[in-house]
Amino acid sequence: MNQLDLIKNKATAAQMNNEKQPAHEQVYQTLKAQILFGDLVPGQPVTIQGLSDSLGVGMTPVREAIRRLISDGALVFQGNRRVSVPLLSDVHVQELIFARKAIESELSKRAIANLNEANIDRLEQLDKQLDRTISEGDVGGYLRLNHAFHETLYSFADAPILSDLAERLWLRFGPSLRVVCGRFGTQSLPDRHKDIISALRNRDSEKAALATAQDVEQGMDLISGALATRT
Amino acid sequence: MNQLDLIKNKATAAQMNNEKQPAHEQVYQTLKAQILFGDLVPGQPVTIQGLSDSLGVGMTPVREAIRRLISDGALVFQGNRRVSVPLLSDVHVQELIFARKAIESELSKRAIANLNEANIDRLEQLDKQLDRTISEGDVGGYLRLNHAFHETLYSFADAPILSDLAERLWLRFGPSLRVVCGRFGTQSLPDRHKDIISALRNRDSEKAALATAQDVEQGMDLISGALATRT
DNA sequence: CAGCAATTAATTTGATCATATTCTAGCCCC
DNA sequence: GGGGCTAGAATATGATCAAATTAATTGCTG
Repeated sequence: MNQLDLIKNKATAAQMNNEKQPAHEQVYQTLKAQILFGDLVPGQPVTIQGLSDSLGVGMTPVREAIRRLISDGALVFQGNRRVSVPLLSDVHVQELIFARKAIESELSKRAIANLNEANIDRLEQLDKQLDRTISEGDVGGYLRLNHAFHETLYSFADAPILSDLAERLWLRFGPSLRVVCGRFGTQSLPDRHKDIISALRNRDSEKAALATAQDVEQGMDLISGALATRT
Repeated sequence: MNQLDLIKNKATAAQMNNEKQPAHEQVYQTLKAQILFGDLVPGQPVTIQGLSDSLGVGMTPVREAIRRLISDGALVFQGNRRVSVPLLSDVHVQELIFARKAIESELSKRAIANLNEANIDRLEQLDKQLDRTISEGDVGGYLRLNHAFHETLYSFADAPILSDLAERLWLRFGPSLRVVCGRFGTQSLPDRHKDIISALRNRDSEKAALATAQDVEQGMDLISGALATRT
């Protein structure tokens, strides 16, 4: 199990549930985290042998994980058998904005029915930690905690299909968001987490949905703006 | 290429673009069609060797296609390494209703900008063929043409991410829809295609979105109702 | 220098085998 | 009849190799 120990060491925010997970699952989780949090860069080619070397596992589990991530939209097939991390165009960002607002607002709404005060405290705690990463200029920490905030919130929605769709969308913009954060710094990262939390405490699902939509829009506008200044 | 000839013969509505597609891609397309149009049954276990035998290809491309379809939500991992065709619960159907209405309405709206009269004629033609399958009691034909109608419409939206999400959702309910159609017959299959077409001809995007949402709701309510009577 | 062809290198794909894991059937006991 | 155990069958997983495909490099010619 030397190779799996290597995976564990390289995992960033990957959930290593236990040692019994097959290698392909562990590779998938590792790669997913790398994409979500921008360790893989937009446009970067991804090869089976390259990942096999860097992750210290064989080619078979890497192949299988890559297949899954292509279906997730997290990696794109180039048409010449090559695979890379997706670039985002502004058209794609507009699509992401629409889809995220529709889906994530609904998830916030649905989560309210299942949230108790301790759960909301947990979200508030995550947001405090997030604020710390912002003041410390910790981009990687910001990305992980921002994702954790949303993922935790939506996990209470009891809506696996919608959560699955949301995760797919996050995988599409993760690498680009990392680039944007690195370029503009953590001070430029607005969010509406406190509004979301306040709406949750008040059991106001409409306000929660609205704050979520605004949170989505602010984050994606950052990427959209960065794309515009890049051309 | 004997094995690939076998795939071709077994393909139902699979798009066999050319002979140059790798086997894993062809298996994926074949399985996708089988799931969409209900040749695979809710709850049915799916094994690598079983598909390898029935499709006449080796295990490697089958494994890779299965991985992709699990990520698509079209097949589900049981947690004991086994894979099966998803069953739908009513909670899932409600999620699907929400997501499909949000996404597919938007796709219809966006399609209007790119549709000319010939395109709309084509949709109308598909709908006429669809009406024929209904009067002939041709369940398989109905499912394929219903999907083709929507897929064609949404392809004009120039919204690859939203279309991808929609396809994912269709893959989740395809097998259950087939069961419902078989149980209640084609006469019970309401749709709003004519309203959609009329709205398209009038360039009325709000009406197109509304008719799409109603179309979605009617179709999914059929599944929901069937689930209720099954328990 | 540019363009083309040939060669080499890099990468993907599929086969196939061994090993690990899960399921099933049969047996025994209470 | 129910529960537990074991052996064998079924299935998934990962390794590893050869063949196919694509990319990159090199050499030659005008």
